[in-house]
Amino acid sequence: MTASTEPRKVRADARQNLDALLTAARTVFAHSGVDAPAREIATEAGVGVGTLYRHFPNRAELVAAVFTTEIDATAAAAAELLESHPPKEALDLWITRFTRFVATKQGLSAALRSGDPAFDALPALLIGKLGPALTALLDAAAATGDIREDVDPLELLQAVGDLSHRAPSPDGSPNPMVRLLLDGLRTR
Amino acid sequence: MTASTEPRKVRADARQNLDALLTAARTVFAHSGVDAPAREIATEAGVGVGTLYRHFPNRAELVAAVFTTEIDATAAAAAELLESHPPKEALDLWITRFTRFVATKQGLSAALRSGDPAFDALPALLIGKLGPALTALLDAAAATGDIREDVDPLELLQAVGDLSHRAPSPDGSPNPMVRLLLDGLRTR
DNA sequence: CACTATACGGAACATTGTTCCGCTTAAGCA
DNA sequence: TGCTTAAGCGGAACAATGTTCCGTATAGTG
Repeated sequence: MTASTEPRKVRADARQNLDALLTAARTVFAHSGVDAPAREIATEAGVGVGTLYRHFPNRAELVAAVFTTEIDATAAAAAELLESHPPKEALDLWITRFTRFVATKQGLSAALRSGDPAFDALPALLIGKLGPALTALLDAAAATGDIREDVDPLELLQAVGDLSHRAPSPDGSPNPMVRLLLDGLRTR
Repeated sequence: MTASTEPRKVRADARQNLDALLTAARTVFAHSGVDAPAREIATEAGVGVGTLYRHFPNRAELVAAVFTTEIDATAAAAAELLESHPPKEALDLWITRFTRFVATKQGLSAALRSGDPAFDALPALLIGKLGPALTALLDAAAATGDIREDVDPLELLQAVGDLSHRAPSPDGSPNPMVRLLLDGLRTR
């Protein structure tokens, strides 16, 4: 019953172009930020813009596709950190990691905050994948009484993203304002 | 010696148009946010775009001009609050006020964070006018030992701006994340 | 009242996201 | 292997927007 809607395979060149686009996007984003013109990405991939838009409904979806892997990895790290560290420490470490992720991606933070509907896919992606991860961390840290319990994970996630536009210190610690926020989380 | 470079007065129609532009901009910004197209503002003012651009080198300068008055008022409020309240309380109240200001201006926060060089004039304006005000508040609160001393006023200002995109609660208190940040400021 | 620098309006240009469509070509079939 | 056909392609074209340019109009001055 599963083959009723599969008259043909995906064309090989289509799949190749899709890969080329993802690779090109990764390169261009790293070099020029996520605001890079669609044409630039298409050119780098050696295809026309039309091809880009057949594979992705809009630029935001392309951005989302490029970062999905890393976002998944970040989400997965939450569970690992929880196993190897005390809750509050795991939370701090994970936030630091998240901070680094956002700061590393040129313009990602700006895109997140821009409010531009063109980037709607990004918040949805982050919320969907990282929301549960952060919720687990917050719950664990709240259970030990280290932090307050009235914190909305999504708001915190958004806030940390908002504060992460400045590059983190070379030593890998989050920027001072994120640290302040984490301090505010503690029970007094 | 002061008149050597004043061969003529400013033309009356020029001054009128400038006022019309500022008024129109205020209206349009309130209605459509600071991202409103330049043409829309020019039309509302009943002038051509050329006129807009002779009075302001770019849209950011226009935005800056429109908000200058309110920014000045916000800066002035710092001194007043310091006189009528204990330092830490004054700080909290002023931050709340600043938060409300940013959140009220549709798109101001987005513009601040966008990183778009087109908006460079805005951070400069905020830093120039509000930086000293916040420094005074922080110094006073640090002197009484209520808050830590290692906080960079400019970073904090930027951070609060970053977090103020969500509308404040109806009761006028700042959003939860700003409150968390203010809590992190306290000495333990 | 004439003259001229100032100011004006809006067409024109550049950049970017996105859509459209005629042409190409890979996949399935005989 | 050669045909047929729909999936896929490239890039011209369109729309929105910031900004510049320039021929025309006019306020201020003597």
